[in-house]
Amino acid sequence: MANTRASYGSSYHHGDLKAVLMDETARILREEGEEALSLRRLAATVGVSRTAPYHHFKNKQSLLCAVAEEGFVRFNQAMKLAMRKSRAQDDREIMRDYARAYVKFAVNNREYYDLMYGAKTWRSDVLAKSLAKSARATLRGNIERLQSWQARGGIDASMDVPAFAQVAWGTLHGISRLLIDGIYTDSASVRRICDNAADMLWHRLARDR
Amino acid sequence: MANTRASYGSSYHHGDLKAVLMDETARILREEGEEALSLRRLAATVGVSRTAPYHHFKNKQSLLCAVAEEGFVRFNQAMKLAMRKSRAQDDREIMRDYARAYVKFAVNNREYYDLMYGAKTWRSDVLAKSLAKSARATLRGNIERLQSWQARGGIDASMDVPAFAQVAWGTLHGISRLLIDGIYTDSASVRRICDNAADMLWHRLARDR
DNA sequence: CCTTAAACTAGACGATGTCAAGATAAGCGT
DNA sequence: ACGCTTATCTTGACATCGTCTAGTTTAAGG
Repeated sequence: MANTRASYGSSYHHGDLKAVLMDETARILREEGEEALSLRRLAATVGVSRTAPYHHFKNKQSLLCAVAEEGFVRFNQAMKLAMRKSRAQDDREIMRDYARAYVKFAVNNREYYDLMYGAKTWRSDVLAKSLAKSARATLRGNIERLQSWQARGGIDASMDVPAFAQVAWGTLHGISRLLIDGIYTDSASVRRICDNAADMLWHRLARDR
Repeated sequence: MANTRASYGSSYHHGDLKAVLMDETARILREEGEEALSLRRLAATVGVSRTAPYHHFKNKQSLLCAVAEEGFVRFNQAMKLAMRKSRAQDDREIMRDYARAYVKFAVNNREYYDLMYGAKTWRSDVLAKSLAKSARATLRGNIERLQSWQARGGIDASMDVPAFAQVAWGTLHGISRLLIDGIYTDSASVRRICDNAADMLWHRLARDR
């Protein structure tokens, strides 16, 4: 609410509309869900006419893609921070911390996560290029980290690292989705699920050592 | 197209409208995507007035929930058939066949899978009851099968079977979603990914034997 | 055959995404 | 200081959508 037009004075030019629209979009998505998001209502909430957003985003999908990209930035920050703060002593604990951080981000930032990996986002070719770059850079980074680890002898040489990375991503993504969408019956034990997944992934890597 | 009103004669009463609406909904979702589905267009395609569907479904969400439930029926059929046809000799191959069948169904029936595990489906309390029953019966069945296997000594007694089942589900669900939504860079090697996932799950079970 | 209820239709309303045309004002070169 | 350019914002308009209300048609049962 701090970022409505009023707080910028009632000038004709808003001054910061693009950023405000993106924040307000995320807020509505989190607090009221996807169905409740309409450009008209968004514009009204922000204190601007219904077509004003079109001067900053080609259309609704464009706005959502921009928010998704913001999500990738936040995700990378959150993961970097979590791994820096991690007190893990060995690879197994690192894996656990990684899994916990991933799922925690997804659950606590579902409004971004939904957009980051939503079908609509990836099918629209509006921002697909820049967005796919962000997303795939993350995966590629993980693969490379694993491969260098493999080169140093930490992982068996016969391991199909790219396939493993895809499976690992799938596992964390799937758990996150089932949690976010409220499909798990018992979502109280998020930590137990995460640790189980992390241990499984770690055992997969360590199996041949 | 075979099931339009014309093929039933131009009688005032359609005769089979409910089923036709559900099939046509699935067809539109598959061939044109979620955004392209509107009740009005659906009704027109089927050769009926725009408000006719409301005599069979409370609203749009209700129709989608019904289609989702049909999806669960098809999923269970497909999995049962796949496991009956499986020529797997040991547990590891059984796991592989299961993983392949799961992901194959999801990818080949994305219009159903999207609805079965879509956020909108699970948040609307329209059919949530009957639907949650279908979905959770599947998971519970898996857990019970694993637990009886554990009781027979096939799985280490210290294994947290419910947590494992949730992780396994998450893994297959996540891989399916990343494939369906076109997020994996390289989706050519679906089989390689599935087998990797299945082996990982199997090792997790077999680890302590 | 007549009644009742199920199945269907037409009309209307408010909400939505977005286009076209015009208004405002901020910033810049002169 | 002044006018021009251009980014930014507004109003009006249109087609489309979900769904409510009120009426119409027909199948079925006593």
